[in-house]
Amino acid sequence: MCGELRAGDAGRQVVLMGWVNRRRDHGNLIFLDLRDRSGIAQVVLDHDLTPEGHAKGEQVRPEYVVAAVGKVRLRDQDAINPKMPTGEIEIEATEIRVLNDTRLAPFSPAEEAIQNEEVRLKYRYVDLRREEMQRNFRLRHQITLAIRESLSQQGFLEIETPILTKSTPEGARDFLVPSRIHPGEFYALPQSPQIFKQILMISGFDRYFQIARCFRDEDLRADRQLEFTQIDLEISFPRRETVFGVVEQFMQAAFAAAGVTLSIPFPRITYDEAMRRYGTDKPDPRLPGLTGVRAAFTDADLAALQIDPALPVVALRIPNVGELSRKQREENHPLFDLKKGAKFIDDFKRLAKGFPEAAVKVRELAGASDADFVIVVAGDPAHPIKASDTKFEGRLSEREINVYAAAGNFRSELAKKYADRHGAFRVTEETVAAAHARGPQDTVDGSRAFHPIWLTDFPMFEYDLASGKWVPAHHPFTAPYEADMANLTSDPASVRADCYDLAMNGLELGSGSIRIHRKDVQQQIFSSLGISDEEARARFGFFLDALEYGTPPHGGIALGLDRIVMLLAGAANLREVIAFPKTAKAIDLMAGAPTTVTEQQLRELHIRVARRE
RNA sequence: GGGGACGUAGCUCAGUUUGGUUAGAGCGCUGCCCUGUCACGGCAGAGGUCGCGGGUUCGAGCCCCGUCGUCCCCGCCA
Repeated sequence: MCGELRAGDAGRQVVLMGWVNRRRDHGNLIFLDLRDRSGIAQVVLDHDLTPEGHAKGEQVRPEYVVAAVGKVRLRDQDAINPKMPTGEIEIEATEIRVLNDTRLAPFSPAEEAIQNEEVRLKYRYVDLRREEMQRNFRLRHQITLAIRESLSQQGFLEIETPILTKSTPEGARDFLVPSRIHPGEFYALPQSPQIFKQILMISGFDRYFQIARCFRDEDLRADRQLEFTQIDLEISFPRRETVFGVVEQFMQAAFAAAGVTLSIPFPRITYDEAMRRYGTDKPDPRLPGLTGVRAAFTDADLAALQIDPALPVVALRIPNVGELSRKQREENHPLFDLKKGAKFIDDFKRLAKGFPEAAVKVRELAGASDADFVIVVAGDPAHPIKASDTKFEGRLSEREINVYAAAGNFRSELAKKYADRHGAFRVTEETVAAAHARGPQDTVDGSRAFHPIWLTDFPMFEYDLASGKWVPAHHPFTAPYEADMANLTSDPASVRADCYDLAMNGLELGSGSIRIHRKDVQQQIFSSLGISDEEARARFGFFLDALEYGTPPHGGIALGLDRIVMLLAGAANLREVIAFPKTAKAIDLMAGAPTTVTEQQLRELHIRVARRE
């Protein structure tokens, strides 16, 4: 292979096959950089040594596929290229064969990624030739392999579940597949293997896992694709600790495969605490959290500032942003989500004029230096949100959560925008770069760059104002805390779920729970959700049946493989670690999917399209 | 469904503020020259539906309306 040749190979007769990365024509001497999966080697075509080879070399263009026959030789001392792994040698070619020519590609894979992602995706096969993409997929392979091996060693069995199946109880829209054999009936693509893995527990496979493709027909985001891959697992007779331990093990192995040392166990935080400190259930501790600054203001201050005194008053701080002009601050305003019933104060000069003591105290409480940018976020009495005011001992109310969420959102948007100034994300970038440079044999410490956090104690229900009902915050097989069971009907908001999320650097990596394994409990949950027996039977009938046949206590989790790879690749979106991804509008620009189909196909499927532009 | 950014040569971008002759640059591409380059170098050249449609105007890359595409976010989604 091109990239593997070293000084020790000098004298070897070789045949190299690959793509022409670059060509440097010096007249009677031509250099071809030949590229394959392993890297790049320099091939020399000397007119004196091989006139025919040289003549062919003149015809060759970048991205031609060629075979070079020749001898590996050491370069002269002054011709050594220290920037290339193969820089000490070159191939003295005696023969060259053009295996294939090429149309001129719209961009060169020898260079950095072009800005135009539309073109990259359309010519994905060219884009994937780039070194960065080759590295991302090698990394993905290594991570997947490490996870499989870790789980296998921990006693898990990989079992496949159906792709053509019945709608599963996750909240997302299903992809439907019409049945030819059964007119008017449809399969659904799995949103996750949730029900099947629980049935596998009932079936006695006490430790199951699957690197499973999942499908959800929802709008896409930088970290969301229509189809994505989960590391899905389930355990019989578990405690929550069992699940945490298993995940920590394979996460450590996965990161090690990427050359990063991850220390375990991972820290934990409750949902309420995460909202208080970060304003989100996917905390990013690389930057300072939120600080409660209610104490900095007198009641009169709050009244004058038109701030709701009953709601949290918090400061968010982005280090080292420096002073922002009024125009710069105004450009940030659209980043603030006004729909959360909160407002913000980002003009500290003005605040200091009207409320000098408060301004000083806020910065002091937030631990801000002069260069740090501080914003106060608080409840806006002029624009209260519609929310349930139900509040339970020690728990956050919905209005409170919304103020924290507004602050947390603003914090993460500003953190993204001013990444160059605060430098907190650079730690991760540098760690990723170092890991890639050193390879998995020699790992780098990821403790400052990667921050895994377990989140626990989520509320079991959310109040849905539209329907006036309590709806499950998770899928309806999530077990409530036993201690909270008594409140199930009287105080649904106070019930906590025995479920957990794993977050890292502001991304949700996965979530899981201990499941309900008893039919009576399941029925209670359904009834508290206002799901009738009939409805439950229609939606999950076969599963409820299965529950009656000796279901062991069980629980598990599913983690997003794509997101893990994305973090370890240092990529900004999932498309960088998925070979053939879809655009934000759910289109495959290379394949051209989706498309219309022939009338014949529709007829066979008993489908008539109602309207088509 | 909503908000925002972007759309000019194959690619990266300037030109849009203040409408005015033939729309520019770098890279890439084509041809010629070059024996130690490695982002090779030199000379010459080709390459444009200014995303698309409509409007205003004597005149539109530039102003207005609509529309399409890509990206980010909200809604939606574990």
